[in-house]
Amino acid sequence: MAPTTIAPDIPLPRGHAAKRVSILEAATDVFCREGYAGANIDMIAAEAGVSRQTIYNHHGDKEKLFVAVVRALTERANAGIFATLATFPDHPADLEAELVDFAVRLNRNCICNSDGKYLRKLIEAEGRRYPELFDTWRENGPSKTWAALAARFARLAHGGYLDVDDPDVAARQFLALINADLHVSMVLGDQLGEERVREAARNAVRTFLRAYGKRKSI
Amino acid sequence: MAPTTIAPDIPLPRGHAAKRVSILEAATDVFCREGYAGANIDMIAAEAGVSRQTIYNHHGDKEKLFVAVVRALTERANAGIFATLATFPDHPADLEAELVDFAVRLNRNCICNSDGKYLRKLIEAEGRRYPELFDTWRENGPSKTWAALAARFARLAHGGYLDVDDPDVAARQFLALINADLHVSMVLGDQLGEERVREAARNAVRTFLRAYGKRKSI
DNA sequence: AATTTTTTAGACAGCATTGTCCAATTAGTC
DNA sequence: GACTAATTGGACAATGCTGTCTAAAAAATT
Repeated sequence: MAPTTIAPDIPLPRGHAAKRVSILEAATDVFCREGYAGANIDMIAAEAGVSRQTIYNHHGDKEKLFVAVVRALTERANAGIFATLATFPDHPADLEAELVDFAVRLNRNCICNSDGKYLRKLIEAEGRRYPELFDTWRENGPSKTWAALAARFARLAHGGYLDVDDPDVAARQFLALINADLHVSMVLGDQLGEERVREAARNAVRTFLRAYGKRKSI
Repeated sequence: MAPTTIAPDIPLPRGHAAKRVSILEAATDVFCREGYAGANIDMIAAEAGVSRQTIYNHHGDKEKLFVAVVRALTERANAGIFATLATFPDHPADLEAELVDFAVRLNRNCICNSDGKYLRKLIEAEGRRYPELFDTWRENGPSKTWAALAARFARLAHGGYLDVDDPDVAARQFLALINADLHVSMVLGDQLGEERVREAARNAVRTFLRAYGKRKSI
């Protein structure tokens, strides 16, 4: 539909574009707070500081607006994940410290940030009703993330840093441990401080390395 | 689902009670599928095989009905969790095998069953709008579960079966590992087979014991 | 069998929401 | 400054949902 894929600058009026992102932000907020059925256009218009008609001009439809919200969220979230994955410590000097740093980045930039939380909530709440929407996320969402992370762990193992039998399992368990302490806090919507995220990462990595670390003996 | 909890027979009119649970079941289903705002009474009435007025006779209000649904769900889920916690292997002959069995029970009876999935989804979707509802769950929900599980792990450590420094962390990580493989499948709503649950439990316990198991050397 | 309770179907008012239309106003462009 | 595109507020019909009311039917109780 709209060629918003890669184009850096579209010859659209500036105020127009500003309204567009303002609408999209407000819609994201309201859809996540109230759910698709619970959200109404007037709420979104008010929160965006925009007239209701403008929303219809831009997106035509409540459902189309929702799709646009999810698409923007998915793109940003995926970009964030792969950018963070690129910072994985392939040749660590201090494995534990660098894995902790990586885990903190993963949590703060992908899982605990607003994009991540919003996207997960929308997928969970409305995923069943919009399967095609969910497919898009599934395809370049968790499965690719896991595969990429598994490849990194496999490389670490190959380099003698880790003792990993099944990299896929190790990758999933790494992510699970990372979130062990934060999951409930996030469901409650608590804002978690930097120190709590670090502490969770430390706990996770310590356990992960006790399970998968190279034995220092001999 | 018959109320297989403890009560054998309650001296209420049979048809009346039957309608009541039928309504509650249908309401649970619809609320979880559509969300609170998206659910409507006619849907629930149709799915319960009951007239709309009957629902109002029984529960008076959409909101009251919702509260009743969440309350029933919470009670059943908590009962299931503590019943399962009671089967924790305190004096294991084969620690790994018994922990795997325990993990399978936990997943099948508490986390992956319909009560668990429904309750989590409702809490996530509507928890912010109904804080008091959420408080009830929080109080005898995860925090108590974690504490109880942590106590069991502490006892295992005290008995020389495990090498655990922080039982609370260990308990949370155990639960996280248990669900590492299943979490995404559950979000998608896939029905997971017995074998997949067992495999996930085996992976989790293996890693858990590599991290916290007593070293066999010397 | 008689009586009481419960259920049912339907109609109904009240309300909220979606999406459209339009005239007036504003902002951006030449 | 003139012109064009976008925005605004408001009115509007159409729709769907909640919750109430009714009289009739069904079910349970005695």
